[in-house]
Amino acid sequence: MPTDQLSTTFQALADPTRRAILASLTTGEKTVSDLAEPFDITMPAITKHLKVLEKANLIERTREAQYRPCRLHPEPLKDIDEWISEYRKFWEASFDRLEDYLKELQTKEKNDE
Amino acid sequence: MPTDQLSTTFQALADPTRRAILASLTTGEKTVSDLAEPFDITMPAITKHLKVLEKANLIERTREAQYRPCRLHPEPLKDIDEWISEYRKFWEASFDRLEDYLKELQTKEKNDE
DNA sequence: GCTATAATTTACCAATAGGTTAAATAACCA
DNA sequence: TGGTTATTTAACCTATTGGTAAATTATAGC
Repeated sequence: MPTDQLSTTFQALADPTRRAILASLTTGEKTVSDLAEPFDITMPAITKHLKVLEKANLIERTREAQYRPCRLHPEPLKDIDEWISEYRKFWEASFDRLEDYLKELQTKEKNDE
Repeated sequence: MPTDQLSTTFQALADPTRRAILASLTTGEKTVSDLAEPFDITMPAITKHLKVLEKANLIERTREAQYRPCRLHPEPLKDIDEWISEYRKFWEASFDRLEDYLKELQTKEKNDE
């Protein structure tokens, strides 16, 4: 429940229903009912998920007659991408060590022949 | 509280103390006391944060005398990076072009019906 | 064996998260 | 006007989170 932007974004993404909603919005604007359709939970639960996404600034909402269409607002994902990019070298480094290890194994095998 | 791996990782990252702990581990292995030092919270709170990070597989722990050194295990971040990369095209497009893109997608969908 | 340090476990607390049902609001349609 | 559909709000419940203080375990050094 920390209030900083990055924590709010990570928190919003830490739920499979909310990630599925975002994925659904990648194909265009959707109404709440559209978004709710694939899930086995009630409308109020969907409304709550949408509020979390809206507060995290990951979706935008408008009004059209009795509908409240949602669309993707991907900008906060950029901040996460930047945060995570600081760590990219660490998992790439682990991969390099694995390659070294595999090469070493192959060399040993050849010596054993 | 969902149990899928991606949710667990996002959840673990949704706290500034835990992200600071990970950042601290980028400069090498640290003891629990080392990690606790910058924060104004008690040791048990740090222990809990470390458990969250360990369950999310973001750190590894060993034993050395009375110390329990921690080190970074960055692999789960790779999964997040892959998840987020699906959204990169959405924030890379300018706001106007994003709208165009979504409209175009919807048009295509209609044509496919 | 005694004492100090490192870290965890236990028991507790308040706030939040994610869900529910039932009621309320908003806009369309006839 | 009244009825139907879309969505939200209110009230509630349970489990989890992030924190605490106090007690416990593990190890080192004398």
